[in-house]
Amino acid sequence: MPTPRQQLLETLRRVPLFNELSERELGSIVESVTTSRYEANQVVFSEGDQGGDLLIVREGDVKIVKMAASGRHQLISIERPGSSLGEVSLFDGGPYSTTAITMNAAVLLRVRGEHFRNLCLIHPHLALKVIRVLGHRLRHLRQLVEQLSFATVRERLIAHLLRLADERGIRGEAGIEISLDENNEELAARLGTVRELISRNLGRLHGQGLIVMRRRALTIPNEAQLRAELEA
Amino acid sequence: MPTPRQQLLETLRRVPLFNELSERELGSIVESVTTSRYEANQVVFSEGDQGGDLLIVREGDVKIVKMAASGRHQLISIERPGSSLGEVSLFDGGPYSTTAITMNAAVLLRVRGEHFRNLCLIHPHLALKVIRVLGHRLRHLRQLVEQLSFATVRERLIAHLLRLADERGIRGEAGIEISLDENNEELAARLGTVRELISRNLGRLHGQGLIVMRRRALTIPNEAQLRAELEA
DNA sequence: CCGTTGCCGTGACAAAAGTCATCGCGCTCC
DNA sequence: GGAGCGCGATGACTTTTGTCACGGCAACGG
Repeated sequence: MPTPRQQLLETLRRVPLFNELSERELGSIVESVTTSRYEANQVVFSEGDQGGDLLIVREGDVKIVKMAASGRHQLISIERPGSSLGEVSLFDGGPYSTTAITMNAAVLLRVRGEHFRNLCLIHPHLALKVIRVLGHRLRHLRQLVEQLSFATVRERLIAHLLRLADERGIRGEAGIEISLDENNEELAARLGTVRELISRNLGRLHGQGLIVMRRRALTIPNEAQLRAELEA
Repeated sequence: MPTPRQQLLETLRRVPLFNELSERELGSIVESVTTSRYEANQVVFSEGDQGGDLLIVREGDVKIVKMAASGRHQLISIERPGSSLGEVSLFDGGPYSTTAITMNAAVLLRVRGEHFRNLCLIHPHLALKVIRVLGHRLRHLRQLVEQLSFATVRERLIAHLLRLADERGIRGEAGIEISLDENNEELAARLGTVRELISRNLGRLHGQGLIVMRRRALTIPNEAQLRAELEA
């Protein structure tokens, strides 16, 4: 029967950011880490809050969003087990620029900011990993800006479906099948619009025969044809 | 009369990223650096190009943009002397996700990617600086996403004018004066829209008495009143 | 079995964004 | 001093986006 400390070590070993640290260093993190449990839909931190520590998702999923006064949400990213949040505030000391909300029951680890910064100094490879994480976020965000700036909701939706098809679509009889695990509201937050426009645009794509919809899934009969809609 | 090498050293000393490096290390950079001159409106690199080196602006200004097939531009940032470009590709080896264009005659330095990465390993403080630069970009970009997603062109324009007023407005007789150094086209690229909408919205703000326009400058008679437009 | 709740779809508008074409003004350059 | 150019303003639309208000349907829990 593993002790909690051993479980924690095991978790840390699985965090990509940490995979070049020695057992000794992982051990030192364990000493300073605190664990918090959250239910679904709890706010982990809000935009404007003071940050400073590194948070690591141990279990569950956490969405990072911008929220408008109107109540609309813009999804920035979803962090799954093994990934981290709060790196920016950690290094510049500024307030969080987004809000983090659990999507289901979740467990987060908190590493003291100073401890982690010191580790980066001792272990420059760790710093380079952080750089790559931030770089990845930048790429993603620039793509989001491009989409918001240049593409219509319809185009963003098509692009998203094509991406899903590519990432986890299953080639079946009638075309590429994708299971939809987000509802229209969540899709809207992802694509920067409102529920109704998702509904209408999916309906329109369906009407045009570009997609076939089922309850929680959908089929793309002709990927090339759907992709062609992006050029026009 | 300073030698070119001394001038180069002097330039590097002024680059914020480098300000904790020793003379010796700056010297090692000098050895591996190459200099390129550009005229105004030249493309430094294009989205999709393979990157890998660190570029440093020595003279002139470089704008980082996303370009749409339609010809529209979305400004991502403007890099001025002392700042760097290409950090993301430098560390993840991927292609550039944006296009860089000189805004005037410019001189850029190029530091071999491997050399810079090694420096980061030797000198973790340098890596932390890179982290802060990327963090700053992320904050900026998240704000841009927020604006594009939630705010109308009018609101984005007002917010921009208020920011300008805050940063470099001059409190005068008739209110806060700001000199406009961008034309409508550039303003449009910054705010994610087209020239015509900038023109119309400026006209409308003028018509409402919220701003007073002159050729290359404008006055905000009542800042509070203009700011109030953002709540409504 | 039936009320509640969560989602989805939709009609009817209203508002905002974007497109195209045209006009006018002030500059610069022979 | 005109021809040409770059820019800004604007009218006339077309599309797209967003809002509000319903209505329906399936799932869930008394």
